[in-house]
Amino acid sequence: MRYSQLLLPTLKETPAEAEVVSHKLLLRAGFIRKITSGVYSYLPLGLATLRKVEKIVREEMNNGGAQEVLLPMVQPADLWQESGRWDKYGPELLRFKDRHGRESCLGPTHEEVITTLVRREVHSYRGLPLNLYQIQTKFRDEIRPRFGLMRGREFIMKDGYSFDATEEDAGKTYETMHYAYHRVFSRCGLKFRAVEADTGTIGGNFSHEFMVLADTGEDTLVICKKCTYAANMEKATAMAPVAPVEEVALLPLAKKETPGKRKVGAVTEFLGITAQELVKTMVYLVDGQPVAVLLRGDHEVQPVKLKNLLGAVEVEMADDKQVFDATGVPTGYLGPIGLKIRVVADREVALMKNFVVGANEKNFHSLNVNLGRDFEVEDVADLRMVTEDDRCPVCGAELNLTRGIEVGHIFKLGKTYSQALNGVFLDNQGQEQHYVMGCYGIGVSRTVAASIEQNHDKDGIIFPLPIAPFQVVVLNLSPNDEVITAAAEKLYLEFKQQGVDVLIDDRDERPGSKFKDADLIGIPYRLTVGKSFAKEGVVEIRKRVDGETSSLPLAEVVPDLTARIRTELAAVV
RNA sequence: CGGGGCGUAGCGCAGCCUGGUUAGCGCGCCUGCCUUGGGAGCAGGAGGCCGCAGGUUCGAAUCCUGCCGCCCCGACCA
Repeated sequence: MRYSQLLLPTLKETPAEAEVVSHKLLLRAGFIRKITSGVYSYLPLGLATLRKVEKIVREEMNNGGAQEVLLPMVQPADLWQESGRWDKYGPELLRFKDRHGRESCLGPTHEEVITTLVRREVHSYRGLPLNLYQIQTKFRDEIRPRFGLMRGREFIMKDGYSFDATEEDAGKTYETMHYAYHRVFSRCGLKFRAVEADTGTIGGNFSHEFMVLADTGEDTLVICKKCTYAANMEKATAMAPVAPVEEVALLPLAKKETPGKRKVGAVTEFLGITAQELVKTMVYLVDGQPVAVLLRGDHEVQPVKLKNLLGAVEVEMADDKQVFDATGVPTGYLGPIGLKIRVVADREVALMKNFVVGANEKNFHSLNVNLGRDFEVEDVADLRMVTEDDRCPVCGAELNLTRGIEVGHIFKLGKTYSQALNGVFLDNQGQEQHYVMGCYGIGVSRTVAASIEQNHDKDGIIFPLPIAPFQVVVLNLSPNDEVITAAAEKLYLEFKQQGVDVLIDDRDERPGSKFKDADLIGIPYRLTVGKSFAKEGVVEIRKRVDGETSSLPLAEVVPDLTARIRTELAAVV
């Protein structure tokens, strides 16, 4: 491609709307432009990069035995009503009526459509296993789109769905996809980690997320320093607490005035105790109903765990007014004794003795409180966030908390959808069975953004070779000089003949602009044809990633660099 | 939706508090000259519904009200 003919509007200054580095650089480098909140146009370089990622995804999915299809984006409501998700999915599902008044939605995911397709076409175990995928624009009406391509409302996703006859086969498919995902993200040049994850609205019972490690990530990961345990904070558990060996005598319940002491820190300081000796009572609205969660003073609620425990659709923290309306107690003095709403406790609380809680009366706390003697709870479960002080639930070693960007998520769905949508086949005994399903997503456009989050410097993007929009950029520093131009054009044509993705900067610009733009758009190899060619007949080769620079005579450049590129691409994984 | 912030030329911003000629600056864009290894220089030029609507006023980018859009923090998630 010729730069002079390319729509590549680079910017010197960062548009004010961009906050994170990938968004800033995607805008500055002329890859994307926003059309409205969370919806972007891809310019030629943005699309080229997207296509590179897609190609890798296709190759690895196909290698893993999956077949590509393309499913409709507009989906009828009745399919979603049949699966039960029309009501469950919430406002993220963009719904509308067509001219006949039929309710429809834009597909945020495709379990309903794919299951309907397969149940109509596959009626025998002989047709299984079946693994289908597509790469397509998804629409999710996100509450708050942000960070450019990182969380758009419209985005490019690879979604795949597998159908197996047995749990065992489904497990094998899951492992195959797990491996394929490893290959995809490795080939994309990303530093990533697969972690155990919550299954969210997709449902199912087992899943892994593929997380690109980056400080700007929206997720917190809990990773064992020693063993292979790694989980999303939403799912992560700490080593289970153990009851102390020696019996602790239960002290008599007491009430103490704690004027104005509402926060954990204030109460513990006032009473001269530690946060580990206090139990705080947090009120959440669980599908609109208030539920009190008991938690050790130094711990935090993990809302996803609460949601899963109670089988809820929506969980949010109650504000002061909602707390008062539900309990008649101002926040800060809430406790479980005599509380009229549902009460659940974190498992750590169940082992505590003689602790402090709010007395359900302004300016008073209860001392020497004990579960079982002074109050009961409806449920005891792991409901809290893991902290850096916790230990690995598998091996007991220390844990690391780090940030990650979710670029892939694979689920064992089991029979959830095949039962809901009556997806059945006859096994080799002639018995009717439901398919055992799995589903597998990759955020293709997000992967591009994640790669930039991980690979950039002050000058711009540093694309890994496999996903760079161009592999080589040839800078013609003197378009008005016939000798230099002839040499640059020769390189350009020869690279094209070799199948190398090459961009030639043939603009009538000063050298400085060309260097800056080449750095900004992140092309892995930069060739400069200029003064040193006129003088010594050599072309400068510079690697974007480390600035390593060498010079070669014109005739050697294409064979040498083509070989290097091929070796590098083959070396991945 | 709750909390915070912002809307002035393609991009980055000033002007607004304290209303008053023709709304300004840098970059970018166009023309010419000059320059050609890290976003040069000189000269000339084009480009604005000051987010939209209403109000106050002799007069509104500026004050008031409503609306719209965008960004950030939270719930959601590839």
